[in-house]
Amino acid sequence: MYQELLKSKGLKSTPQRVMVLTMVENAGHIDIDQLSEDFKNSGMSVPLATLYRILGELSSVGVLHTVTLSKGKTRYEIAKGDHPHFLCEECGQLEDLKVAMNDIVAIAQNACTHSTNSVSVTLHGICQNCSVNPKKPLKD
Amino acid sequence: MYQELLKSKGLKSTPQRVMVLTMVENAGHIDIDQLSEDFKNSGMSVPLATLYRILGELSSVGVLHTVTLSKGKTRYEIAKGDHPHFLCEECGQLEDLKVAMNDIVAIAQNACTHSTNSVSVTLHGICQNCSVNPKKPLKD
DNA sequence: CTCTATGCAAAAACTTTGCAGGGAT
DNA sequence: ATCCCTGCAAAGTTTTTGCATAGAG
Repeated sequence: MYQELLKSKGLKSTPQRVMVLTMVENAGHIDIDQLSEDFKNSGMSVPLATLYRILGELSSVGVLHTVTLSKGKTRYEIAKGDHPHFLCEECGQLEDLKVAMNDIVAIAQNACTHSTNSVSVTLHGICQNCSVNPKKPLKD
Repeated sequence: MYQELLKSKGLKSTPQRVMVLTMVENAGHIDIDQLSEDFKNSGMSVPLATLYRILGELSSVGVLHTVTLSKGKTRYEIAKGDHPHFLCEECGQLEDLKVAMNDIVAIAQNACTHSTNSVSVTLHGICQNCSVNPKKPLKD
């Protein structure tokens, strides 16, 4: 229940926040424009400023995780521990890779003298769909 | 020699481009504001629009590599093949980790059904300096 | 009832684009 | 002389902030 989750993080439960969490959960990965559009489609129009604030808060308490793509595009996902992503450079699709990060982290941390608390790994390439029917826009 | 490099990529050698390459090389990692400031300090003022264009060109021909941090901050480095980075969440320092990516790539690609052409790995944490004397701004 | 979150509007930060003049080959 | 590059200005994106009101506990 998102209501509990929010409370446990010291945040009040509001319709907007619950909706954001629901939408991010359903989408897997989503950016703010898509969120805004989803809100419109559900009849509930929420200004971008509010979405930015909600996403910022949820990220800072660790409920959401941000994936920053090139050109400052940010996508959000429910934080579920580190995992690698695949990013299609053609269509912008972002896909979770089902791999434990342990080995990756071990290798990388072995070379790192600082204390780390998270690791991001992204593979960049062309997804199968785009290699079959090439599109135009790199929404990345 | 940067002049040769630029020519080999089909780009003309200009003072601005050579300067950008020199500065990126010297800095290791640098963002556009720092570049702009470096230009000012060297007496040669180059508008941001031009820097954006130069950085975009050099990136698209593969001479530079971009590291995109959260909040749309982008840093540039001389492209030298993939390698992991450490990012200090407190001071924003970005550090190259001296590790072959082979093993990391192998593990991640093993779980990826798409064709990939690059991999980015970033460890996030607090650098030694910041854990000793904590600062205020997370410039990330 | 108190205090936080939302909505609105404005601004700040970041990046791109068009066009005219200048420089490299 | 030709064509690419730069500089300038303007516009486009993305994100943040201040303040008054509405809503949650």
